[in-house]
Amino acid sequence: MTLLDVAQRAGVSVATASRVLNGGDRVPRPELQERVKAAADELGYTPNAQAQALAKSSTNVVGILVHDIEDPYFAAIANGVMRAADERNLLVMMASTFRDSDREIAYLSSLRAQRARAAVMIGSRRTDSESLARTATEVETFLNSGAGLALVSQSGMPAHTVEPDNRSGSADLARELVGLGWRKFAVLGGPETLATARDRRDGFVAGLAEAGLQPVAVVAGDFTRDGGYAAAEQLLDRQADVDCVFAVNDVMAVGAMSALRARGVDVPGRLGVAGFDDIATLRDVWPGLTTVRLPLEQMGRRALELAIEGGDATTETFKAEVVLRESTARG
Amino acid sequence: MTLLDVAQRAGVSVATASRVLNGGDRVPRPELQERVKAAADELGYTPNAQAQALAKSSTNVVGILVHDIEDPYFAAIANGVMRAADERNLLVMMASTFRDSDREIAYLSSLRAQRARAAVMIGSRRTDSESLARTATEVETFLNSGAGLALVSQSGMPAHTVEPDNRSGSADLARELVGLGWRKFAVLGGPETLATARDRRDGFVAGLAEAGLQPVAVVAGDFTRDGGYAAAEQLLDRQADVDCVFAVNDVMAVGAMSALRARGVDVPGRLGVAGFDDIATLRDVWPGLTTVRLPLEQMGRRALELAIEGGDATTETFKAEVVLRESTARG
DNA sequence: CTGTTAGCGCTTTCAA
DNA sequence: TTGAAAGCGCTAACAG
Repeated sequence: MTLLDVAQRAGVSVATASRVLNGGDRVPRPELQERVKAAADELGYTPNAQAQALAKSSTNVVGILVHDIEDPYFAAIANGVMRAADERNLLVMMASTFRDSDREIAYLSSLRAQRARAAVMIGSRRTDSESLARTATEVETFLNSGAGLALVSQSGMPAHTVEPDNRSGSADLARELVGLGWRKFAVLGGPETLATARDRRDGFVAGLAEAGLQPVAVVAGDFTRDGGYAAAEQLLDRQADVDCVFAVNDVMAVGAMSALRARGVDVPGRLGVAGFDDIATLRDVWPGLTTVRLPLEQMGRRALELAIEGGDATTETFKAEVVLRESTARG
Repeated sequence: MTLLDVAQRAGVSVATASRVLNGGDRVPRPELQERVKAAADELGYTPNAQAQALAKSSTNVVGILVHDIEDPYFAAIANGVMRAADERNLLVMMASTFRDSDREIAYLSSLRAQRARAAVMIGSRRTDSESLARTATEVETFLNSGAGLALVSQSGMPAHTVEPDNRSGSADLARELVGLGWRKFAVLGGPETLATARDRRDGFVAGLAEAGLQPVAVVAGDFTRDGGYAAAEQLLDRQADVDCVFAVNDVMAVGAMSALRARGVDVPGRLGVAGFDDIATLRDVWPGLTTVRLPLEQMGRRALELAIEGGDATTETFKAEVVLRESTARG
């Protein structure tokens, strides 16, 4: 069923049919409108979006790139992007890159081929890899193609950026924990090359410094549940004299808590534990995890807005807020 | 930059250019291939996917519909679909319907407009609503348009179906729990109109019946964390004589555990708790949640395969497996 | 093996 | 207001 079929059935030209069914410009006389609409649904007509896109050379598709949609952090941000897209009647194409920059680049170029209106890239990249440069190149190409782009948690790209205030969020956390009476801290950091992980660690260290403290131990680990588990084990093996552990994200913190439990270490009795993100799905763990809340959905929404609006690259920072729960309660 | 530009620069026809850059059919002589490729990347040519789709009247786009991507159950299945799509070089369009069938129908029709090759609908619908019939109609329209379709956890539609074995999974769970020594059960069911929730409850009740038992209490609630929380509170208010609680999904179970904790009810000391799904993000809760594991990612993968393959509507059932953890351990 | 050319379905000037 | 017709960029017969 094409527009031509509809037009013929309604006894009008395709131009007229187009105008009543889709067009925003001049509207035909009511009587014709009726006829066309009637013909359209008798025939079960559905416009061919590809053809429309080709003719108008513009689409209503936006892209989302995440590292892993099963990670609740990405899911929460993606949810914000999708809601914002839905409100604007935009269709969303999503891909998981699994932290593989080749996949990422390939997908960005697919979006270009699709003539996507805009894209949102979620999550930070490793700083060490030369592939970061290749990504940057593709980012520029993407922007030069006329599409909009915003990145969440990844600065240094020539596009709009939405960032949580990782440093001051974890500095605040450090202050609060010190205020609670904790003194001997360990940091379970993510990979050294991940800016988000580094910023959270550094912010925390800076916060401690204000109180004249410094971390007793810093253990690097993967930015995942298993990374947190392994880092906690390592910490225990070192037998460091620690009373509170800060893991740079909630997922790691929960992994760490499992490791501690397996080793019979009471939380918060013998060790306090804190995380970062305030993942909704993890709000019911026990003991309740002290963390730093990020407005993840909001950040996603805003990223889409910026990407759609286009314009000069700007950076917006979202404030983080400490949430104290039982995992750092002092006896 | 169009194919014509490339062709001219390489001194060949568009047909030739098309053949070397995209076409799968006859390949031009090596020398020309070189020239075309060179021209293409000097010009930074990217094919226009819309134009290709229009010319070939076929795309490499597939759709995914979820109720809510932030719900880890959907995220896990969607992840499977996306991986399978990635392997086949398919692009994924995703939308959250928030259990609104109008959104669902609208999105299905957008996918039709996009000439999507296939779609996967994840999650079960309510059985009571007349909107189910409207969905069924759109499903047929979708299939008649020539696209493939598979549903996960929703039977009764004229398309491929992938289903977890909810009934026997929860019957198994019931048997295991009885084997552990639990006797006085409460079921925190989802909405009566949700087939998945009903099947899990019924399966559990059937499993109990084998041991000559029947649930002391059945409380309906929303299929969410808050639903579980509220249902548990209600259960406590009734002061029913219960020793073990089965919530029809993990998210509800975790909500219920929080409610119990808030009321000072020890798990599993005073009350055992079990869930269903084995959500990865919740594997670290404490006490570890006894549940029924579903191969969510696998189900997603398979759904995509079926959707792509097309053919007559088939139903595939995936076995569920009981996972006993601390939340139902007997003192 | 390569080029010509007629569409794919729709939008959008440009005339009428 | 309505219609005719020229593309949008690419593919796929069909010739050569």
